[in-house]
Order: sequence, then structure tokens, then C-alpha cells
Amino acid sequence: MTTNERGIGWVEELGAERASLGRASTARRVADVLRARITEGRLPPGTRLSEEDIGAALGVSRNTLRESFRLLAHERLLVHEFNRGVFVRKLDADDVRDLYAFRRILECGALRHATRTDEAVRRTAVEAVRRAVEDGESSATQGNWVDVGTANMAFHQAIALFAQSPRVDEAMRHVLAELRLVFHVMAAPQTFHEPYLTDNRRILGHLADGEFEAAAQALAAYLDAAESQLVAVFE
Amino acid sequence: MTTNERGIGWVEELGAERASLGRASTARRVADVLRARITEGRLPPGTRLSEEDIGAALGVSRNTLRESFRLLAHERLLVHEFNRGVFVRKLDADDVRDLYAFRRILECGALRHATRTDEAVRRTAVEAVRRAVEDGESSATQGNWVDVGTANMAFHQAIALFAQSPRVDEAMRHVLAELRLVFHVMAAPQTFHEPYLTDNRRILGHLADGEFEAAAQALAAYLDAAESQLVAVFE
DNA sequence: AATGAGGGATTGTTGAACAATTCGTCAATA
DNA sequence: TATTGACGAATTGTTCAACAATCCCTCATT
Repeated sequence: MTTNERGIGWVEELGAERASLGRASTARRVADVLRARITEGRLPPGTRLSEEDIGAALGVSRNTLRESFRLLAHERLLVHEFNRGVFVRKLDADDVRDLYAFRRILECGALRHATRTDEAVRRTAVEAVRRAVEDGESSATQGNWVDVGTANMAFHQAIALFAQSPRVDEAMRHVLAELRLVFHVMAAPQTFHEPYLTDNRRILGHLADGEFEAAAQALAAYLDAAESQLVAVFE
Repeated sequence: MTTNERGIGWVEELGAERASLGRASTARRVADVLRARITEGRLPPGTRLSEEDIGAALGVSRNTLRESFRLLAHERLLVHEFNRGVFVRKLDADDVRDLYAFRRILECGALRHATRTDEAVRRTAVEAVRRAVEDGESSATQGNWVDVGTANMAFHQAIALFAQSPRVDEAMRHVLAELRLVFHVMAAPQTFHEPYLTDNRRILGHLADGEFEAAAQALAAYLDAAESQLVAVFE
């Protein structure tokens, strides 16, 4: 290895691309396909996924397919019942309450951590939040409700950035993926997120001003409202 | 199904034992064996786990063993490198910082949630904390440092109960399991937890008095101290 | 209506096989 | 000497076929 005396850095930067060029295992690619199907609302909750059928349809062996199932089961998108098979996760009111309890802790915790966050990281986080808010607003004016939903997801994922913690990021990703399962059981999932755009805008204002405690409280109120709205659907 | 008119309840209670009597899959049992080996500090971080060797040693097929590896990889106890195999997780200083960032959010978040927690749940949580503190103290007087460590783990797991959230519980379990990997690289892992017994006792006092904000701040200070102590070992 | 005995279908697990990839070795080269 | 490239052994990735274990539905029995 030629330790390049001062052409420093650019070799290390290549490491960042390692994941993208990555040979993904077959199991992971299959999981990607199924994950998309599930989070997009096809494959309704409760659907049983037959090893033989899906394996044949996707052209992979049962063993490899079972590996994919494990990946998705760990993300809680599938549930694995011993000797019975895997099913698309079906959530109930308690799950919704738990998901929002977890979100309150993660997201508000991230914002309360913001005072300790590195200046640079904090700035990029604020920008990510701003971008999500603006994307949501412009999508709303175009009546593109699907994009409003994804922008809202991006908003909360950006909130998690203030924790400056990869594990918080990942936990947030998993929670939001699970929540997609919830949205699909609603009557009008398309317009669910629209009313919260103004909340997002207000929270962004707090963040831009460095008023993280105010932002956390506004966020908590938002989460309480969204939770009770969703729980009402499930009971 | 005979809906027993008023012998109510005891049938449902049986459901709690379902997990214990549960037929566990071979993969899960194998994972249990390996998990114990890893968290107890045998199988040092970085060790490569050969599919053939371990499969032969435990008497399971490669396919089943690979399933066990996936389980443990999801718990972050193993890392899976494509086409290279699985290795016992090796943590660095950044991992330690991240783990403690996550813990601060989870544990302090749980305590700040306590004011909203159901009275009954809160009481049992306080009792669980008290039990962990007393177990730790009695183990310390007997010089049983291993039990002091497990009692300390139980203490923090009990803290998570205040969140009243299964997902927080599970996240906490995973974090603590990962942290076990950290403790083993220290010079004297046995006595690491002992100085924190007094902190635990003080925090318990706050919780018993219902002063959750004070408890959260004491806990945050505890976590900061433990983090810097551990990070120092890794750098 | 509850119980119990088939029987078909599906999952759990195994073992073997082959392809793809990594890694160490060693010779060739500048 | 240090770098490069080729070769080969060992390991993982994936598939396939088979059998055991289990679930679930049906039907006969009581």
C-alpha cells in the first residue's frame, strides 16, 4: 500500500461508495423487492407469503427466500410464526400507541440533544428539515399527496439527524417503515399528512432559531395529535 | 371454546407462558448458544465463525447455522461480510459514543415519559429498579462482581420500563447486549460497575419520590461519566 | 356441539453439489 | 526490493432434492 505522502484523503473517500458498488446478496435484493411491495400497500397486512410460490415467482431457492424473510421480519414488516409461515405484519391500536411512544422518545430526544450537537451537523440537519418542508409544501400545491407523504417521512427522518447517532437514524427508519403499514389501512391515506404541513413549517422555524425546546414541545403536540387520529381508526 | 362465565382471567394468563414452552427453532437455539458465548466474553471480538467448523461442532447443517448467524447479525453481535464470513463484532470509540448517545435518548426519554405513565406500571417499574439496586449492593458486599454487572444491566433495563413501550424495551435489550462486547475489552471489567452503585441508589431515590426530572438529570450525568471512562479505553 | 382420527399441504432441517469469491503463495517483472 | 499477476486451496453463496415435523381442514363419531 503506497501511503501517498500528501495526496491525502481522496482514497479514503472512496470508502463511502463501497456500499453502492456493493455486490448485494440475492437475499437482500429479494428483500428489497418485497419491502417495496409491502410499504406501497400491495400485499395487504395479514397476507401469508408462501415460500414455494414466491420462490418460484422470483426464481430463487427456498433457502435464499427464507433468508429474505428473516431480514424483513427483523424490520417488523413480516411476522414469522413457527411452522406456519410468514405474514405481512398486521398492526393494531396498541402497536400504533407504541410506535408513537417510541417516536416521541426518539424525535424529541434528538431535538433535546441538539444543544450538544456539532455546529456543522446541526446546520445540515436544519437544511434537511427545510428541504423536507419545502418539498412537502410544493407537492401539496400540486395536489401530489403521495409525495406529501414521503416528504413528511423525510421531515421526521431529518429530525432524527439532530441526535447525531447512526443508531437513532436506523431506529427512526424502521419506525417510519412500520408506520407505512398503518397508513394503508386508513380510508384516505393520501391526505393524512397534509394538515401537518403547517406544524412542520412552525417546527422548522423553531429549529432555525435555535429554540430546540420549543421545537420539541411542538413536535410532541404534533405526535399526540397524529397518534389519536390514527388510534381512532383502529378502534 | 367455553367462555367460562366468571372463572375469568386464568386462561388468558396461560398465554404468558407460551413463549417458554414454545418450540424454539433449531436456528434460535443455536443462536442462544452463540449469544451466550459472545456476551460472556469467550469468542473475542474479531473472531471469525467458520460455517463448517461450527456447524459440525453443534451438529447442525450449514443452512440452519447461517440462519442463526443472521439472527445474531441483526442484534449486532456479529457482522456479516459478504463472501468473507461472519465475525464477532468489534466496536470502536465511535460505537461507544453512539451507544451512549442512544442510551441517553432512550433512558432519559423513558424517565421524562414517566409523568404520563400509568400508575400501576410506574409502581412496578420503581420496584424493578429497587430490586436491581438491592441485588447490586448485596452482590458487591459479597465481592461478586459478575453479579454486580448483571444487576447494573437490570437496573437500566428497568429504567426503560417507564417508557411503557415494548419497542423501547427491546431497543434497550439490544443496546445492553452490544455494550457487553465493550466491557470485555477493558482491563478490569469485573469492577467497572461497582462505583456506579451509589448513583443507582440516588436515582432510585428520585424515582421513589416521583422526581423524574431530577432522576433523568442524574442518569444523564451517570451516562456521560461512564461514556468518557469507556471511550478512554478505546483511544 | 365437542372430540378425535385421517390426510394433504406447508414449513423445518438436512446433505450434497456447484458457482463465485477471497486469500495466500510464488514466480515474473521493472 | 517492491509491485504485479497468475495459480490454487479454502470458504462462502446459492440451488436442489429429500424427508421429518407440524398445521389445518375435513369428516366421522359420540
